Amino acid sequence: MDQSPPRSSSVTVADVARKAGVSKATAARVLGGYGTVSDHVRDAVTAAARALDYQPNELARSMTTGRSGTIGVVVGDIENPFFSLAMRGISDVARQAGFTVILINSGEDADTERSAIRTLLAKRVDGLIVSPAKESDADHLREAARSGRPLVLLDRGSETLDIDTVIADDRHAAENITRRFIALGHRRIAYLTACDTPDHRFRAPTDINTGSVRRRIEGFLDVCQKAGLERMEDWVHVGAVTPEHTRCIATVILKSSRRPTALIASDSVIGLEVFKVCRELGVTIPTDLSLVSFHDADWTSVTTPPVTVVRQPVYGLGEAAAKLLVERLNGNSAEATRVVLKTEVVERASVAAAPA
Amino acid sequence: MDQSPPRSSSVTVADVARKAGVSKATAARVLGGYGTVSDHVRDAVTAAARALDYQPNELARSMTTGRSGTIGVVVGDIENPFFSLAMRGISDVARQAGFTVILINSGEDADTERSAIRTLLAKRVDGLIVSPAKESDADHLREAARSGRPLVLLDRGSETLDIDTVIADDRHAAENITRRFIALGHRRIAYLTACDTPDHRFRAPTDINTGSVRRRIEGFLDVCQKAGLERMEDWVHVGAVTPEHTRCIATVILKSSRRPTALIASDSVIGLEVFKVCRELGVTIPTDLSLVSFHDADWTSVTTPPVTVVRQPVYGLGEAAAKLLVERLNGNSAEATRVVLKTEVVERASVAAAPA
DNA sequence: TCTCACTATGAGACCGGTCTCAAATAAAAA
DNA sequence: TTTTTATTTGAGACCGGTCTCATAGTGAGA
Repeated sequence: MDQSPPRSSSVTVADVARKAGVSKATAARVLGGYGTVSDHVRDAVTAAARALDYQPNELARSMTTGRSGTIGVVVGDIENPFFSLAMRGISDVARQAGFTVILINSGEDADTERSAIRTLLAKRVDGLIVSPAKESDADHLREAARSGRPLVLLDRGSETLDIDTVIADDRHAAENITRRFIALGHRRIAYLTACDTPDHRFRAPTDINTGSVRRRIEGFLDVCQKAGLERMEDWVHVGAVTPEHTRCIATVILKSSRRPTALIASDSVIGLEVFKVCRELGVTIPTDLSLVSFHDADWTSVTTPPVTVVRQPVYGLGEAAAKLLVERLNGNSAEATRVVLKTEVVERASVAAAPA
Repeated sequence: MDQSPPRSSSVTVADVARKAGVSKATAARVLGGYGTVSDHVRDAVTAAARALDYQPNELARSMTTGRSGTIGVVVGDIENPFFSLAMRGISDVARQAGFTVILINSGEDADTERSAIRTLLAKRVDGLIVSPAKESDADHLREAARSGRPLVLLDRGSETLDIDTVIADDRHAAENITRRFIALGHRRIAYLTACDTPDHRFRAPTDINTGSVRRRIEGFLDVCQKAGLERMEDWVHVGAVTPEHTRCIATVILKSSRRPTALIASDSVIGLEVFKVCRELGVTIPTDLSLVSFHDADWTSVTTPPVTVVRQPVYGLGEAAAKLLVERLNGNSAEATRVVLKTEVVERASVAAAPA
């Protein structure tokens, strides 16, 4: 069967049809797996296709069917373990359902995100999963939703948007932690997040454009207020956008005369940096500072002491978002859904009673 | 300018042309940014496009131009920090060069990888970056290379394949570590990797299908032999494919009567698990066991003691692969290149002299 | 004033599939 | 045997762009 080496590329249905001695339409029916064909013809076409090493052109196929078999995903930063794990969830479900994934990193920048969505729409993705950098300007999200292609928001989403959303119950988790801190006698509790404000200062939750973080801070402030703690807004620090920034901010906080006795890190990248700074500054955990970090990252369980964390179902978040999207793609057109997954506080040894 | 709400989708060049009162060809010239058009007509078309909210169909464009503006990436597991960081490098370069990235997870499975490549080829990606799970059957890689679309191998690559490859100098790093261990008096040195063999036992480097790991083991064995250590093959352990497997294997190794005094973990996921097992078993690092891990992961710097690691330029690996690919895409058709990036041993506190 | 080179536009083929519709053939019913 | 119905097949339009080629228009040079 030593065929002539099949030429590099572009064997088309027409070529196969010619070789098999049938019409283009018939060959297409066999190759595309639709319509009815006699067994006899099917075999002939299949054989011809194999002989010519026919490779279907998915692009042309999408062109006519209108479905590309792709879903677009826009995340803040794939390097962040949070997103890479969520991505794993998305990609597993997508593959299962026969979709491939186009990934774009927004770098948490709204403009990049906007153009990313435009690009994906132009490439005619069947649906989108986006983890919006800022919720304040959500026009491009509305536009995407209006384009008719399903959109699911991941981890972040605004209540005002009528779009499918998958989030964790961040507010509840933050309340939970704050309550524990207060019960342990802490009064000076800091919250440190990457989200930034124009003047790098925090005044009210509405300053925060990232839903998940806003909800956490709301929960934090809420519990504080109910416990009679005043002006806790001053203990919320924003702008820990890079490890260097975090290091800088953490150093200032921990060197200050009114040093916090407890600190909540809004993600594991921040938590890690805070942990390092504590070590450098000789701040002992948990004696001098009680530390809790969001996201159950690798490192949190092997430090001395191991760090108490809020375990978010990150893989599940991605999984749920992708499942929701696939459902929509299969024609489910019910009202916009809001999936909220449970978080869990993993108690380790970085939390103790406030120093006297 | 309260336009009638632009209909959901599919405004085509023809529609714009009609509205602007020009031919389809002319409208296409303006919209596609090619050919020559008078300023007057350009304005008219642009205005019409805006009014109708024209969105180009990248699919149709790719159809005729033959370029899709996409590159396909196949990695073992995006959840692994190694790959997510490399992915960041790839995706940054790709975006810069105007390409989008389709990501597929192979789960380190050769069959999945094969079908992933087929899918990507069918979707007419312009080029491919693959981190092959197994090098033994590389037919699909050859096929991909033959398809005419450029292919770059990432982190792993076989010497026998005439394909662009970007790797780190793993062999050198392994030699380096091994030499240090031996100089410190270690004789029982274990090597633990995720790569597996059919019977889960290691005999010779040729058993190992993953180039990067094979090169490391070769370096390890080579230095051992030169130092007069015999039968060090027995100290190479394979099959640490999941954290659970790793845990299990590490426990057996560390509980054995001839316990190693030094251990090299082939990646950070394995290193982390070994670290945990040591803690559980009361094996003190570095007194009882000297530990070195490949990949400078987050956690390695915050443990007690911090772990000595081989820092690979992971981001750079992805970056270099993408750059190489983009060059090919721009027509550079020189011989297959082999880029080797330097590694660096980051000395921390998990290595000490062998116990007496 | 007439030719020449050059620019701007239009008509229509083309990419590689899918899909509609009608014709041809085969099988079943009258 | 004739009519009816079901099953295969082929011809060709279509998706939404790009691109070739021919035609019309325009200013420069002779």
